[in-house]
Amino acid sequence: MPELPEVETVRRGLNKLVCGKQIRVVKINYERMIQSDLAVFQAYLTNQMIYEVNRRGKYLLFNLGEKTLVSHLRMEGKYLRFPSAEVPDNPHFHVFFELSSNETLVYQDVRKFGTMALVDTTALDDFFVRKKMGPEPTETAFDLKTFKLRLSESQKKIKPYLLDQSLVAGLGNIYVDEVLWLAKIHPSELARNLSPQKVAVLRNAVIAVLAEGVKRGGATIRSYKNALGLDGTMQEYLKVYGKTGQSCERCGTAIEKYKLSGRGTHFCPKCQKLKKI
DNA sequence: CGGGATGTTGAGCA
DNA sequence: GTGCTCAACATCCC
Repeated sequence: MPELPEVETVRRGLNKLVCGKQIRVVKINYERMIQSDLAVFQAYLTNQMIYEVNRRGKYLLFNLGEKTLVSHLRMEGKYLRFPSAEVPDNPHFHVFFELSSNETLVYQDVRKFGTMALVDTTALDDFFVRKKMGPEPTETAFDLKTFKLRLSESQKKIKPYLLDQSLVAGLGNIYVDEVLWLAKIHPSELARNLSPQKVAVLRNAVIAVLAEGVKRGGATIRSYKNALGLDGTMQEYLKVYGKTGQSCERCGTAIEKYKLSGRGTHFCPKCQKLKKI
């Protein structure tokens, strides 16, 4: 569930659930997912108040005051809520937060790719600078001039470049295919080949598609129910992702799928033509 | 059953 | 620096 709209939906769910509550006890079953010092993590979180849950890109940020718990869901991370300290056994439950309300927040991750780290709240900006995290996909933060310049200077293909988070934060494999379809750009198009007009269209598509995803509560694909924030309907509005062989909504041509930089890539061969050089 | 794919990211290599 | 491949891991689908 982890592109920006899904993470934002989870953030909203978490915010309602844990805001103003205290963590009584933290139990960690899979220590490797804690990237910062484990003993500090354990000690600091014990009896710690959660003030609010924020988000940057695909990262969840639990504001604990002086420190912030930074959580990334990667491919399949999920937060679940249980009404008491009694939590069923499950081999994929890795971190347990017992809250002052007696509820338990559980982090579940089948593939164990997710990460958590404790970061000084004042060092958060620096943390994301070091990760080369681009701006949030909003009208104000996502600057067109900078976007144009970066694209014009790159040899990269547009889809892998958009996925690396440095141009703009939050796109993943589903939404990037949707954005490129909306903007009528071939995923393998070289970034520098895009005209200034196309770049402007692309920026608008990024902002619009991710905003629509948030509005629909994210997409639920290959996910279980009952996870926080996972009642999204965006999957019903997808135009190309997972639509191989189905008709393009704009022109009726069959949607095709190929592999680009190791990622399944869906596009309309008629609407999204590669520029001939 | 074996191989490939799955919503991410970053290490390592040419 | 840049651009690509692959590994971390478990499950599902053909």
